[in-house]
Amino acid sequence: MLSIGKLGEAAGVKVPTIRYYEQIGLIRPAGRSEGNQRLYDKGALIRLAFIRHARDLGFPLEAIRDLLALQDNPDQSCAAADAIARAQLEAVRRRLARLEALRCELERMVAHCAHGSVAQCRVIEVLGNHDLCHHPHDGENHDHGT
Amino acid sequence: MLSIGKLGEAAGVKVPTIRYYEQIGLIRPAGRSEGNQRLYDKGALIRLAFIRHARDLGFPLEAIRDLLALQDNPDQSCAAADAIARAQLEAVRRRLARLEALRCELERMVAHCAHGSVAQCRVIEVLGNHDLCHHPHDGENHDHGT
DNA sequence: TCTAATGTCTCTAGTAGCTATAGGTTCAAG
DNA sequence: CTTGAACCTATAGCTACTAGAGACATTAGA
Repeated sequence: MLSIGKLGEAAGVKVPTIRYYEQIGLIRPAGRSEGNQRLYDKGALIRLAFIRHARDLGFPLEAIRDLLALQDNPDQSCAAADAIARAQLEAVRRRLARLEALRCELERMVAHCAHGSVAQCRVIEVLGNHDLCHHPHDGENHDHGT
Repeated sequence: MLSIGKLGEAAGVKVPTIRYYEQIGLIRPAGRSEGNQRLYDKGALIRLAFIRHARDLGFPLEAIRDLLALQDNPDQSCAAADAIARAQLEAVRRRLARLEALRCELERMVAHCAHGSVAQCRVIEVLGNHDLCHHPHDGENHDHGT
């Protein structure tokens, strides 16, 4: 049995984060000590490592919740898990495309800076005048999250 | 003079967002109507478009606040604006590198899915066992924001 | 001119995914 | 037995908005 601190260390997750995951129903301790402290078993460690890895890959917690539910009854088809992973892949691809455009725009902006006064600053100028952009970086499709 | 709705339409920013920007001190209406409704002038439109464009490029609001302050007194050197843009470019590059790694990993994961039962699911398996990853996708350096 | 629809006002609370703080309790080492 | 670290609960904060309630203002049409 592991204390929450040991569990966190083993899985690479901070203690308050584990308590947060418990609050939103992703993990539960196997039990409590006499003094009311959480105790975890090996299963909890595996589960937490799973969550951690999925988070590292950018899956939102809601998707992870679904993946954990799938993992809990392994006889189903894995089509659902596949769909979740594909959706995540698509989200990552969209974000990549967008960031790529941003990188180009920022590079142009920085490259053209003549290091004079703000009045002639290319950075300020480009920000103030969208027409100076080569790439569209639409403005819709704001992406959030990892 | 523009109402908040017209301003938002012109700049491509939603009305509650404009009020939010006012709340955090990024823009102020030129005045109010008799009935206490916000009225904006052309300067506000330019300023809001500037904010909008910078947001599209992923600048955090704090950075935008600094850029606006620079814009407000144009005789200074533009070194500060340059530094802000460079920092943003660096942040974008870091996020790109990370997302690139995630994309690889997700693609491998999805490609190897044999569409059987959850018990044999590659997606679930990889998520549960970090050692199956080729790329490190470290786990530190979580990126947030656009 | 009246009315109905739309726009705007303020205020509060909610979103994701944690992180931080306060004030108290329990555990493990020496 | 004492000290210090780890733990407990509960609450508030972070970014950048978004959504809702309930009331007031404005505007277009009849």
